[in-house]
Amino acid sequence: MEAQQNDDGGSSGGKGSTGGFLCRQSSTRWTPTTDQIRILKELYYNNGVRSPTAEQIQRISARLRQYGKIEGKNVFYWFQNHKARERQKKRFTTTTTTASTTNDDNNQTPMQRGIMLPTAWKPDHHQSFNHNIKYSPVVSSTALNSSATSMLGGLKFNGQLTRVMLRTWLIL
Amino acid sequence: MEAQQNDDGGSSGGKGSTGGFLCRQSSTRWTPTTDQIRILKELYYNNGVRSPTAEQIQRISARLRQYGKIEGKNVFYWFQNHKARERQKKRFTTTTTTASTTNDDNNQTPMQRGIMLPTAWKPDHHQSFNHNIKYSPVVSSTALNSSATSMLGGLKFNGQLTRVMLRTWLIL
DNA sequence: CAGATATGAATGAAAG
DNA sequence: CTTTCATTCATATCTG
Repeated sequence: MEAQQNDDGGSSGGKGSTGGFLCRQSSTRWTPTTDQIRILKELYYNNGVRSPTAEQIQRISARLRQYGKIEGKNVFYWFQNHKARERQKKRFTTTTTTASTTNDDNNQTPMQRGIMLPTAWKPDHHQSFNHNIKYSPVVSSTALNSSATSMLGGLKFNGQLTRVMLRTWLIL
Repeated sequence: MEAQQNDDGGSSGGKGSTGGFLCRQSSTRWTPTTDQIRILKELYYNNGVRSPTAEQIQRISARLRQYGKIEGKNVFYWFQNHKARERQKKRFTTTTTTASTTNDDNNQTPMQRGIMLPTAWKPDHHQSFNHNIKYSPVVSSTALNSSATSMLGGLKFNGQLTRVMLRTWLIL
């Protein structure tokens, strides 16, 4: 989307109210205040928040707003990035340790995306879909009432593309 | 921000080591060109396309291919993501007082509605508990016995042109 | 001030 | 449809 965000544009200002130093960065992107970061990390590490729901995001951003300008999406991105980067770092350090005893995290996906060893690349989510799907499972209903079928990468479908269809399509 | 990399014009074989400059896109993932994005948004906002059918995807990707390498799945994912993010953004931006099943606003342009069969249009989804909703075939008479064969390239069919087909043609 | 690093923002891909 | 993950881009911040 080109609809760039940016709160403000002009008001700016409310940085470091309590934190101390002020920085007036009146443009592009959200720069969290120290208090905001403190609370975010507290939520992350002490409360185990990783991927807050929309409702949580609203609550969190509302709470953080007293420390500076902030939007819901800033909170959303913060957790996304923080989680992703924590995992990213862990990816490079955990190589050998198979079952890493979860440190503080409560629900970390055990699987790790391998970037490290080119020899043993674990495809994302355990053997995705190599077997199982034989020939287009979608055609079963076609007999009844054949609507327009179309070809998509060699497969025939009718109507809406579902994930099964897409999956099948990707295999072939 | 659509200031993304530019078209490769048919790299096909991999990274464009041909002409040489720019295009550091050795990644495997599709990077839409600005023209492709422009058209996709046009379809999305001006034509109300949200969840294109396999047919539509086929035609859209074919059309976009002249601006750069693209596959059907890219179009599929693009609409899925664009729609999801539009909704998501609204979700943690607005208050949750809804309680009513706030459907995603499928804003169809009046033009589109006029061409479509009024009774045939199925709203895109349902919300939380929608299990596998199947989409009732909009084009009951499209190819009743034709057994497919809509070679989109030349657009040949056995039956007559339906309104949906016409609409597709007009849009694309 | 330049280069390196940290991190906000965006989005393609895919799982759930 | 919803949510998550990986990657990448852009920029603020830090460091020499």
